[in-house]
Amino acid sequence: MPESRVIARTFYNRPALEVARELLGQRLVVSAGGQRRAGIIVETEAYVGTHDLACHASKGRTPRTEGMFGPPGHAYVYLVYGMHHCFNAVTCPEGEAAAVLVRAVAPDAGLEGRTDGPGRLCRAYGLSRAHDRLDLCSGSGVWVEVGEGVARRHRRCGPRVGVDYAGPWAAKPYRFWDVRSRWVSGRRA
DNA sequence: ACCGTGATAATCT
DNA sequence: GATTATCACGGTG
Repeated sequence: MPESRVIARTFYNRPALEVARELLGQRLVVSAGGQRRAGIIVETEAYVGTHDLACHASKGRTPRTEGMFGPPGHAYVYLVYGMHHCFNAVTCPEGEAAAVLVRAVAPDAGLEGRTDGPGRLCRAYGLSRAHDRLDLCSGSGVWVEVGEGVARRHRRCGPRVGVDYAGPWAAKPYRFWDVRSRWVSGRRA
């Protein structure tokens, strides 16, 4: 058997900015009902802690955000605007609350429909709140595999999307993407 | 540009 | 328990 390529918990046990940069070029996999769906991550956003006014955890520990305060390497999935799910990977040691939103992947296997944008991505993978707080490091059906990564010179950063309410935090360049990819959200087809 | 949609959390009675 | 404001989006015009 080949060695396990599943990314381990130590990878996530770091500041969200580092994890967001390094998740680019890795492979997000969801296995359910005998189906394997996989895509290469091409766009992420970091939500860095309770002091980050764009981070849900800045409102304090609530039932929804509880998972963000838990151990790293778990999923944080929530419903927004009544119809769209967003998938995040929890980062930082337990007790701190930070996460990386996966905004787009390049389809690799088993994915139907568009995967550019956090809501469309979740729809294509079949991700929903049922996956909230799932462990990404223990074979629970959602995980990230080591891919080719994205070299620094192919990486771009800019302000996060949809967080204009967050005052000075709205402008911080906490969104990352692969400039070579045509699957990054917010561009014309 | 406009708005659907329903969970969430805060703020009431 | 009820009401209200808000929202890490996406489809349509």
